[in-house]
Amino acid sequence: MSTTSESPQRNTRQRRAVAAIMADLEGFASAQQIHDILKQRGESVGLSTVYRNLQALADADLLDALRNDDGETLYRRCSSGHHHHLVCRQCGRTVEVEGPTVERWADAVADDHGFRDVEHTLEIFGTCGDCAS
Amino acid sequence: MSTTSESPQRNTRQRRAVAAIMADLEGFASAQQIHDILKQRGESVGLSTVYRNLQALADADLLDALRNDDGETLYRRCSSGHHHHLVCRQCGRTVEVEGPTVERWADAVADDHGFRDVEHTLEIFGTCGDCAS
DNA sequence: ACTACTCTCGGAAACGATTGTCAAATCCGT
DNA sequence: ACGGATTTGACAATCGTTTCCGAGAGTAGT
Ligand SMILES: [Zn+2]
Ligand SMILES: [Zn+2]
Ligand SMILES: [Zn+2]
Ligand SMILES: [Zn+2]
Repeated sequence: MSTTSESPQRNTRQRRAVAAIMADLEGFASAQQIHDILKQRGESVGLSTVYRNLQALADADLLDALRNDDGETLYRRCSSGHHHHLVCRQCGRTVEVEGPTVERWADAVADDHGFRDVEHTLEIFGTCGDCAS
Repeated sequence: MSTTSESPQRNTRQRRAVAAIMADLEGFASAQQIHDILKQRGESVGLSTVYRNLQALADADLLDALRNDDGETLYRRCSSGHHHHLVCRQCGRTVEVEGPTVERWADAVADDHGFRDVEHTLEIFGTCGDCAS
C-alpha cells in the first residue's frame, strides 16, 4: 500500500559515522562543522557524503534543519511531531518547544484571509543563561 | 537627539528607481527579479547596485527581508513596527499580520528557559484564495 | 557655473554553501 | 566469493550574493 519507494539505504561506515555524531550533538551544526568533527575523530568522510547523509536523515524526519542568518543549513537530532526551537546564539544550545496556542493562531489567521495548505516557520533566538556571563 | 550618524544617502537615479519599484510591488521579490523589472522598464541599474540599495532600504527598516527555501533573500515594502507575514507561495501576495498573543508566548517561553536578548522569526506560507482555483 | 570632496555605480572577479559528475569502492543477497 | 546496484569522494560546476576598484555623479562651498 505504501506509495513510497524510497532509496534502499545501505548501512555504510560513513552513514553510521554521521548518524553517531548527530546522536551526540547538543545544538545545531552545519554540514561543514560535522565534516570537521568527523575528521578530528579520524572517521573521515567526504564532504559531499556528509551533505547527502544529512539531507537523507532530514528527509526521514530524523533531523531538524534550519537556516541561519548566513544562509547555512544547520542540523540537529529532533523528536518527532511538530515543534519549534529556542536556540542560543552563542553556544547553539537548543530547547524544543511546543505552542498549541501559536499553532491555532497561525491557522486562524491564514483561514481569515482565505489561505489554504498553510504551514509556518517559527524560531526563537536568544542568549542562554550560561552564556549570559 | 538622534544618535544615528548613518551614511549621507545621496539622491541618485538608481536609488530612486529601486525605491519606486518597491513602492509599487505587491508581494516579495528577489534582488534579481527587481533587477529584471528595472531592465524591462528601461531604468537599467547595475545588479550590485540593486543589491546594495535593497540592503540599505532594509537596514533603514523601509523594507522587510526574508529568505525563501532556495536561500534567496526576498524584499517587500513594509509598515513600521513588529509584525509577521502571511505569504502566498504561488503569487507572492502578502498580508502583514500581528499577534500579541504570539509575542507574549515567545517571550514567556524564552524567559522560562532563562534566555535573554530574545527575538524570533515567524512566517506563514500558504496558497491564497485567488491562486486556489 | 567651477571646483573639490565624497559617495555611488557597475562590471568583473571573488566567495561560499551546496549540488552534479562519474569512476572506483563498497554493500548485500544469492 | 560473485555480481549487480548503491554509495562514496575528489573535483568541477552552480548560483545567489559580496567585494573590488576605477570611473562617474551628487553636493557644498566659492
Ligand atoms: Zn548558550
Ligand atoms: Zn508550529
Ligand atoms: Zn496567490
Ligand atoms: Zn513577532
